[in-house]
Amino acid sequence: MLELRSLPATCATRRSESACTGCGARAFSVCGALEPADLARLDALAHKAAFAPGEALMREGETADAMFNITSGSVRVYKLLPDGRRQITGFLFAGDFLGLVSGARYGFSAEAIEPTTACRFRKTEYQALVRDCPALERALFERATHELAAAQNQLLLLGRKTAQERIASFLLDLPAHDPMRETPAGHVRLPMTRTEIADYLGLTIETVSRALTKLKTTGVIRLLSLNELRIEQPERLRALTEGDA
Amino acid sequence: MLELRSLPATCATRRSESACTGCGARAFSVCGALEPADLARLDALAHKAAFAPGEALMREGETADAMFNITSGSVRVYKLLPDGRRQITGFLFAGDFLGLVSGARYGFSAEAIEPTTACRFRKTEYQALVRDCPALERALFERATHELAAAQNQLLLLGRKTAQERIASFLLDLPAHDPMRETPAGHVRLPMTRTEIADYLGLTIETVSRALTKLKTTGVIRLLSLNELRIEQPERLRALTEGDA
DNA sequence: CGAGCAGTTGATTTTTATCAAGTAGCGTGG
DNA sequence: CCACGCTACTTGATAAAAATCAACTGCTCG
Repeated sequence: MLELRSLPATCATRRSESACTGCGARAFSVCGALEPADLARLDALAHKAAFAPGEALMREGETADAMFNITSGSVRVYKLLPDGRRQITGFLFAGDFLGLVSGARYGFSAEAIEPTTACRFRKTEYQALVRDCPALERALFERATHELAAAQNQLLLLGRKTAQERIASFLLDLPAHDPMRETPAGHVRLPMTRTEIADYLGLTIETVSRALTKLKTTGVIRLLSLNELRIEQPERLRALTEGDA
Repeated sequence: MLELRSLPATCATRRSESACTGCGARAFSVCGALEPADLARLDALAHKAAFAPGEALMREGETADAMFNITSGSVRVYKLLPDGRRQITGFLFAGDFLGLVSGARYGFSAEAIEPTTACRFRKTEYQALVRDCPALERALFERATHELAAAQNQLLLLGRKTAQERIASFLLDLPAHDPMRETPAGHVRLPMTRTEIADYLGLTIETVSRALTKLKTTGVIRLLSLNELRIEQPERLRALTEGDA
């Protein structure tokens, strides 16, 4: 399992890279580190794919034979318990990488939230390329390390933060996950439902709703629509992130 | 941040490797993938270090200039909130690797639980070696991917499992983390305190205690001492892991 | 226009945290 | 060797946070 997300440092690069290719392989953010020749080989391996909302890119337990580079839209990655409880482990956006696993099978499922496009790579072909392109491997490794740091932050959130703190953290972190989308500062787009937010934050839909309502009533945020809001008081939201009630 | 843990597949290798060196670099589980020449270079870079219980190997926010290979003992890795709430993100044991971070600073703290020995590597020297030793880099990457999968399991645990389920999962998973220690099947050593277990599972010490007591009263486990127990009914414990009350 | 979701809000229950005593093990010093 | 005191742990009573149950609202799309 591996979801590689955007590095703030490379956002500018990524935007320009992604603009100059039809296939979308270049939207993958490690491309800045690649020689043109390697980039061309990567492009040659990419197969375009489109997914409707709810459609699965992969399912937990399936043979892990494909990897994806998300080129537009958004994806939920999750694990299930036998009784149906779901933990969403991450949301992926354009530029994110999905599907590297250490074992033979996927350890998670991934589904499109919105209409989503992606480049699919056959695992074997991709591995061959990685094997003789150290720059690519190094970049992937760097992203994996970033992912681990993000995962640790999420462990802190799930293990030790209150509902209000989780929501505040979520609203502040979400825009950073989707840096290829140009949005005015303080503007947050929520492509996912309340249920998905709840399953990401380890809460119920009602608790998410109440926490958002409270942020709205106290003037910290303003709801522009169900799926769009503005952070009116970023510093207060940041304070709420770590318990300064 | 990166904690590389043991791969079941390589346990046998690791035990023999670790037995044949004084420095302990070879206890690091990727060694199986290395040429003798590279292994010697790795050994040459290692500095032995010993840590008393409670002593810090690294602190969140410090410049990340060292990396460690744990050779004996155990370590807690954690993050703190400003008000002191702690989330332990992992326990490390002999063979585990610690300290690879993507940024310039550590994103977590690490302290010895028991008397612990480790090999310290200067980050710059280590990186130079990794750079011209693709086998080492590949092995590290593989381990990072494993760590990400483990982190996703922990997200599921913290976000969606009950206290009882968390304890059951913990007791079943713990022995696998310390595979270099030969223990009879069903025997679990708890080098950490109840407080540390609580901070790892997102619970309080009282809840941990009650959950263990319940497992004891129902005959699923037997407490041999405070820090040692026997799993009497592994299949019932496994069922408790995912909600089959 | 109406059906059906998705979301909000309110009442109540449940789980877990918090507060408050105990108890057990262990090292120290008498 | 035992008493002491410390710390870690357990157990019990109560409180708080979040889940659950239950309407209800409002939006979207046939």
